[in-house]
Amino acid sequence: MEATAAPVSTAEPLAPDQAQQLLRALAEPIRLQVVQALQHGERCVCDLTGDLDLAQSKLSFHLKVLKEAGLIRARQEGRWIYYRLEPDSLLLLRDWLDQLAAVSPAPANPCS
Amino acid sequence: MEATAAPVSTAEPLAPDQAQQLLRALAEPIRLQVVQALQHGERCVCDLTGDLDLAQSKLSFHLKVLKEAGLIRARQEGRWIYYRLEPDSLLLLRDWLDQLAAVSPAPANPCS
DNA sequence: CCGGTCCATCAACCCTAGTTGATCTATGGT
DNA sequence: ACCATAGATCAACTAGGGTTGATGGACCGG
Repeated sequence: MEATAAPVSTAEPLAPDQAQQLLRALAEPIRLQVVQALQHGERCVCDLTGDLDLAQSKLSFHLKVLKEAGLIRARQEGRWIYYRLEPDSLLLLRDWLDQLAAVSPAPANPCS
Repeated sequence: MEATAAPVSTAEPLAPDQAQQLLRALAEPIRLQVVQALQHGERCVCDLTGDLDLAQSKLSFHLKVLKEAGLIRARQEGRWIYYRLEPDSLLLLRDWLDQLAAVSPAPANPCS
């Protein structure tokens, strides 16, 4: 089976399940650190373990979660694997949040 | 102690801890359902339990988490307590995500 | 007052997400 | 061919968040 990515197609409005998956992926301190570390550009795993001071196994676990959510993407080069951020997924989530904030200020119908 | 809210002041850029807290609050199916249910306006707990078919205790637990994250706000009226969405918190999180998506496409410095 | 309803809170339990250490695969250097 | 390194994967364990059922406090109607 292919674990590579949820198909977060740009411009598509982001299904509820995908939004949930993105939220869950980001709502974890280590994974958020990884995302922030990748803001400055592509990085290989061996560097990330050093940057964030994480056990290789642990980092690998979280990278998988992020990849399956479509937040990051992997590229192999020889012996090393470089991860980079997928900003589109973040922008889709941003738009989704924007819609969630669109509240109709309906008055509370009195709870008899 | 006052459990009422994290002070999500509008216009302030949202501290990392707050962003994390908002993400964690939203990254839970039931809590997301609650937020969506409140999109259409204020609602009292007794109605929400019916709408979402939840045990009162369970709903109360999740309402507390949402309230502490600053996503919802409570208003008491007689015997009932009405909850409403706090769209500002969602908009702050949206802006925060926007910044997170600002990636500098630095080339991967080759991992020697 | 008294009984009933709304809701919060608590303690005990449960379960899943995360951790840890070992193993496995693949790549590349010699 | 052999060994070293990068990284994924696995099984066993841990812990923290969510669930459940019961209790408690606040408010109201009679």
